[in-house]
Amino acid sequence: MNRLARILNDDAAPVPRERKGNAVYHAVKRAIILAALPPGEALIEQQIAGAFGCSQGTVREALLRLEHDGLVSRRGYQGTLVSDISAEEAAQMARIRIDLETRGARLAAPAVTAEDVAGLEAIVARMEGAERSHDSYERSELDREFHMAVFRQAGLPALEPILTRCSLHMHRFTFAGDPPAPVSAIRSDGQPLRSGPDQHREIVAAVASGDPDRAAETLRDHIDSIIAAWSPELKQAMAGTQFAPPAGQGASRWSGRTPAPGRHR
Amino acid sequence: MNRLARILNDDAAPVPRERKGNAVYHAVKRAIILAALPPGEALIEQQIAGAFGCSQGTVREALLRLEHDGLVSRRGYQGTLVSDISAEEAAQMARIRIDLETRGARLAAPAVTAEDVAGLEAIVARMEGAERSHDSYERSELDREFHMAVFRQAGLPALEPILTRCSLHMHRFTFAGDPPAPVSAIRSDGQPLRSGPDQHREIVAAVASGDPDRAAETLRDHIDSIIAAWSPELKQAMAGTQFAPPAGQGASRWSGRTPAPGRHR
DNA sequence: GTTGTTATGATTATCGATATTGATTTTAAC
DNA sequence: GTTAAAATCAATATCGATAATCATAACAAC
Repeated sequence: MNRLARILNDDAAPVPRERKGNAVYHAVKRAIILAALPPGEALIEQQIAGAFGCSQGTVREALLRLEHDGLVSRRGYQGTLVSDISAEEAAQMARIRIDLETRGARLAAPAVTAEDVAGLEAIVARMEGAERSHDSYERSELDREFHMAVFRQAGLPALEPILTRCSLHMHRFTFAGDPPAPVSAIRSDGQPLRSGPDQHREIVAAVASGDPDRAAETLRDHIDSIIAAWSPELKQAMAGTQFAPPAGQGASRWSGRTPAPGRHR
Repeated sequence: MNRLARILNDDAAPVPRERKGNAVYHAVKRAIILAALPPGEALIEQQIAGAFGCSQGTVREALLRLEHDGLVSRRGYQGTLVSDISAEEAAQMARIRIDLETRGARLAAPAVTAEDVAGLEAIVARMEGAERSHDSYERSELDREFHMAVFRQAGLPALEPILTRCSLHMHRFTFAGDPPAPVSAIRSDGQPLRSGPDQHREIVAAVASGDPDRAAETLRDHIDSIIAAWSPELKQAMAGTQFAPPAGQGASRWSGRTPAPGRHR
């Protein structure tokens, strides 16, 4: 059994995936997110096909999807490599993510239905399970699923792939390791870090309240706290990378609320 | 024999030997960008394969790349559809584009070499040709190639796919039609709209100057003016969508203008 | 008339084999 | 010994055929 087969045949993967291409996709994605496959590792279609008992074309489709996600880069006739990402790049992605999610939350809050809330709560319930089984990959998948479910209510489907991508790459920093040490698990406002499911319940409540400001603030706090607690490196890279001010066309083009200092009341 | 044969082969074939998947990809992409294939149009793998004389798998790869670009959406076993995008979504993408490009230009300006500048000028030269032949697709491809070449100098490769995607979707609004009416071809500062190649020469000069501020401003003006001149609809959608101010501690870094009162609450 | 079930037609998903490509190694000439 | 051509090798790209899947239509039962 070759090296790829060993890494990819991680039997911690619990869910039987319906299509074979899906199984390959998730196995490789898991290995990359959890850093079992380090950046620069070569992924050979035929080897993976052998490991999964499927054909090269099926592996190919999975690798194309991973390229789509930005997790691998393909170089014609020369192979596929696990891509790397710098803390600086991840910080820019986190920045775009925060902007899109807070913006999306403002649109979503007044629009969510009881049904949507139930859907979000169902995802949170599944998070509990992933938390108990210490499955970091499943946790990261559910985290993205949750945030995308919120953003979907904003009604901007064309932006969803961008948000997915930004979240995914941020997660390579925040979900690759073990939970943070308790000491660092403190929010910027001094409150203790809540568990993942608890934080997401807070978000559900904020969105369900219908208040755009509260929804946006809660999401921003959540993402900020995750970065602070899980990846000091990423937090460091984000210092001084907030959005640039708009061009000199007048303050009337601003849409956000007043950026009052001391937003944690 | 290798080298000589290769040169003779290239000379004999005016169109460089292209991979079939590439031909399919660009043909479909062109049709979508130029709105010859309207949103919602179904793309059937076998039909396309027949039209191009290639196999279904090859078409599949091209469609996967188009999905990657966000131009089509694939729904398992049910076909591939040309995707739609609203002006609101395009406005958000344009916003991200402006942010990334101005940020990239600041990083690129001090780093560009004479070689890089020559590369940019070569692209501008090709733009002249596309301009003369009124090939909107080629113009849009070269525009993206130019902007990506500038951004590449920023050294943030992981963000390039996001920028590509945002530019592409913005171009569905700005490059789908004919050139703007003269009356609307006025920049916000009152100067007349320069031709595409001329505007890009201005960008080359600004980047080559090494001044981050000048490079960023020139790029922002360029993108703003393109939107204003080519798509009033997109310009309209962008009103009130500038970046939200940073959270908490960031207020002091802003230009000092008082933000407008929040529209919420 | 409604409902649940079963054909069926269209389309993607997968396969195994072959062709093409680009890098590396070998070989031969000078 | 250096160099250019040729052979080799590892890997993707492409193909044609078959299997799996989904939506819809036809149909039967009540």
